[in-house]
Amino acid sequence: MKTNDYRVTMDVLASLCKRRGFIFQTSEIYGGINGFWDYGPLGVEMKRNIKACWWKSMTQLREDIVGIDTSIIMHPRVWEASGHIGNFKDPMLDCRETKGRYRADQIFVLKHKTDADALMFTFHEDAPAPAEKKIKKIAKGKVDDYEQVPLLDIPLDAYNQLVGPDTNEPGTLTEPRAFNLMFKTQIGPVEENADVAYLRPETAQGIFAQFGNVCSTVRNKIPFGIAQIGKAFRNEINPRNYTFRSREFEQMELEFFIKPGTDAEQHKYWVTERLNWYEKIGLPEGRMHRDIHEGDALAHYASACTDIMYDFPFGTQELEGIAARGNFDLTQHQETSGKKLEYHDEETKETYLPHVIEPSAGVDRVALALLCEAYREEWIPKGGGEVLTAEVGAKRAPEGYEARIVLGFAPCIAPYKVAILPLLKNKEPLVEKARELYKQLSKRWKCFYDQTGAIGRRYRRQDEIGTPFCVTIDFDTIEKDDTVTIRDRDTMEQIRLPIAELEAYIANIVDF
RNA sequence: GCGGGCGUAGUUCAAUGGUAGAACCCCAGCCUUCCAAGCUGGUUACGACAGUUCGAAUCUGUUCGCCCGCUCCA
Repeated sequence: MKTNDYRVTMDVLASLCKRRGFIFQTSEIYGGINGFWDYGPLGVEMKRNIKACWWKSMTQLREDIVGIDTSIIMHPRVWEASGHIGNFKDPMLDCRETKGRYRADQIFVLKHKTDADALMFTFHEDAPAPAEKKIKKIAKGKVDDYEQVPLLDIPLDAYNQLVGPDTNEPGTLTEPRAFNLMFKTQIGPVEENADVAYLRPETAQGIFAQFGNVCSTVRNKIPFGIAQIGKAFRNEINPRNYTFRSREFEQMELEFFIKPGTDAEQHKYWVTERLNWYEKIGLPEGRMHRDIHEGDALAHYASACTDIMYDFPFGTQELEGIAARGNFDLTQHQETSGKKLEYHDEETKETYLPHVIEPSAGVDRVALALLCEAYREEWIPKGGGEVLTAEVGAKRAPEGYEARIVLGFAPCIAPYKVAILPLLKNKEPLVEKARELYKQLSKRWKCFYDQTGAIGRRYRRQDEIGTPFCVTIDFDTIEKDDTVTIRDRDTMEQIRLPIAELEAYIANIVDF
């Protein structure tokens, strides 16, 4: 597959997505909320197609993977075991002047022993020297008159006396705020007595927590995988780039359990496997990259992690992370829950905690990448000839050309597979035949019926929503031979085909 | 989260402290025998919430969102 030469800008793409019903801002009539998005009638079809292609490639086309669908709210101790609570509950504070951000529990304060109104000097953990210097320079005082206290012991109304670790002026520090990026809620209707619970920040833990049950019900032999698609929630500090970083998003995660020691080869296998999948749904090799994590970028328990990146118009960004996580997660859950999660290998008579390869993809990011890759504008010469790629940002086509917007989706991704068009709407037999064909094809695919306006306009409309085929019913269909024309979205060329052969022809191209 | 810029139909642009206009798009009708034709008619907007005012899209405040730069990114 070749790359699309046209590079869309995000505002143009967002505008098309709104105009045609792919993506809306959530609760737009109330002004929207940053980081939350709704999929419109076309967007939802497209997104379902992405998920269907993934699900089919994982659970249907191979016998070593099964699916699962776990709940969004899980036992709070799951997040203790996974490390999501421990690492991210610490309050942080910012310095308004230097823009620095500090963990509140790592900041200490030199406070005057007797004068409650005196300036107080903060410093970062084991480095009090700068603060001691400031006592001499700014407060003209003696270090011995000051005592060291944790920042968290300082009352909020005294914060205007605090001099930040990297400033010389008081009053620049914000109050500490919890930066737990998990959405918190409670179980049970009475808030005071409620148990705290969290919306899952990833779907993976549902798989690990049910590992034992899945093993004992489906008799899988290692290596085997468990796949899940579902919503996850992260209270991102700064959602940006349209839907790319959202607070509510959907993941497609596979945990592929393997024999310890086979990590490297399995990881390599899955990176290749996943890149092939992206190529198949319309993301060309030329725009895809691997970002191989090494050293500090690698989590301590991981032996390998490769991000699959796509060249978005706003930069090269991650679509999927493929991590070799060892047996970290199963170990954590086994220790935290006290329940054995070991696997018994009949062949070798060994019992062990399997290692895992985790390909974890963001559905919304894949959808956004597909939209970016699919969008193009063309200039079509009116008298025939070579179609040009339009100039980005050009308001109109040059003299003698007509502009066309196309979403060049892979057929398996396109929201509608076929548009059925009677050549004219005021000729009853044409309409009747078209309705009949629409009904027939709709049993198998999402189809579009349109009789409004000139035929050329209707073709362009379908181009703009990425429908791969337009089937037109004309007078030959009803008067001569029961054939129809099929117009190709990309080449705009037409062939004639008997209606009897239509379904097989389309199926061959649009089915994943 | 910080700093700067910006919010009028789907889009591109208007206008006045007192009835928000146009073009394209969209919808309907007529017409039309294959790539955005034509004619007629129509729907749709002042981001949200307050305040000032007889009256606010316009002035003020708050908030939400978008863009750019920083910051953050398990």
